[in-house]
Amino acid sequence: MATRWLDETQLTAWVRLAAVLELLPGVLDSQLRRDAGLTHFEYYVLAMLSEAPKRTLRMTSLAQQTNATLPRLSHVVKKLEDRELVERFPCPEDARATNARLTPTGWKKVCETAPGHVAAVRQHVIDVLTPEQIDQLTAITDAILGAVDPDGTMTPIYQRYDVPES
Amino acid sequence: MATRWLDETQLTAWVRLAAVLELLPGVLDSQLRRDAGLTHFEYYVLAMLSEAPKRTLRMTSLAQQTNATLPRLSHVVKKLEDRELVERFPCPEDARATNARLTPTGWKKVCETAPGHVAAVRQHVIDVLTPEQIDQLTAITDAILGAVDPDGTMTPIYQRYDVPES
DNA sequence: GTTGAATAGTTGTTCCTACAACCATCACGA
DNA sequence: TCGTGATGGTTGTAGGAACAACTATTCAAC
Repeated sequence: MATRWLDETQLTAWVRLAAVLELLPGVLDSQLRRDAGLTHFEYYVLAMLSEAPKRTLRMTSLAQQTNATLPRLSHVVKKLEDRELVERFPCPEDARATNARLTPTGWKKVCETAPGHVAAVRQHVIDVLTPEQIDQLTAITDAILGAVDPDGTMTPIYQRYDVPES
Repeated sequence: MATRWLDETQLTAWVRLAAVLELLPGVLDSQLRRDAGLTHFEYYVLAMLSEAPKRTLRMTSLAQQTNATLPRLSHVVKKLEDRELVERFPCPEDARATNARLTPTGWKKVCETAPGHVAAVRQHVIDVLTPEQIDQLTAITDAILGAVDPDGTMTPIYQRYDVPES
C-alpha cells in the first residue's frame, strides 16, 4: 500500500504548524518562569483551581482538566503546597480522595500573573491575527482536536481556561 | 494600565489552540515510539540528516535545524550512535567541528519510519482539513511564527521538513 | 460480613532536558 | 608568535515527567 506523501501546499502548512508546536510553548513558558517563577503547567493548575467552586478540586478532576497523570500532578501539587500556593486536605465525602484548594496567597499569585500571561498570548497569537483568522483558527483546531481525541476524553481541557473572573 | 482580557471568541480560539499544543505532540510522539522506537526529536534529527547533502551535517547546523541546544543534541546523537543509526567524525575543514552522518542503517530506519509518520500527520491534521483550511493554517502559523521569532533566528526549522526523497 | 475488584493517591526509579563548567581550536591584532 | 576572544563540542549535574509499584478506601457480590 503506497504512501500518500504530502504535496507542496500540505507540507508547508504542516512544517509551519510543527514549528509553532515546537516554539510557542517555550515562549509562553519563558514568560511565566521569568515573571512569576511558575512553569506553564503550574500556572495552569493554579488557574483551574481559581475557576473552580470554592477554588477547590479533587486531584483526579484536576488531573483530567490539566491533561496530567495523577503521579505528575501529585508531585507538582506537593511543590505548590511547599510554596503555600495550594493546600491539600482529605475529601470529606470520600476518604480515598484528596482535595486541592487554592490558598489566599495562591489566588493572589494567579491575579498577579494572569495579566502578563494574557499579554503574552495576545502578543504572540491573538493580536497578530485578523478576526476572520481567529474564527478560522477555531474551526481548524476543532477539526484537529476531533481527530486527536475522537472519544472526547480530553474535552475538559478545551472547554475552559485561564482567566480569573474577579 | 488595564489588562485587555480576551473576549469570548478570542478565548475560544486560544483555548483550542492551547489544547492542540498540549495534545498533538503527544499523539505524534506515541506513534513514533510505538512503531519505530524513536522519540519525535530523534526522528527529526534523522530526517534532517536524511535530507542533507551526503546525509551529513555539522552538529551546530543540525542543532539549529532541530531547535535544540548543542548539549541536548550531543547527548541524543550519542545514543543514536550507540544504536548505529548515526556516526560522528571530525570535520576535515575545521578541527573544532564534528560532523554527524546517517549510516545505511539509519537511512533504512528513516525510510521505514516515514510512511507511518506521514500517515499519522494526515490522520490527525491534514486529512481533517479542507484545502482552504490548509491555506488558512499556513497563513495563521506564518503570522504566529513572525511574532514568536521576529528575528528569523529559527527560520531553518520551518523551511524544510521531513520527507525522504528517494 | 467477607472477599475481590475498582478507584484515589503517593512514592520511587529512570529517562530526558536545561544549564553550567570545561576543553580544544580558530581568527585576529599587537 | 603570542595572546585574547570567539566558536564548536562534550561532559556532569540537577530539575521535571513518565512509568511502575505500592497503600488505602470504597463498592458490589456472595
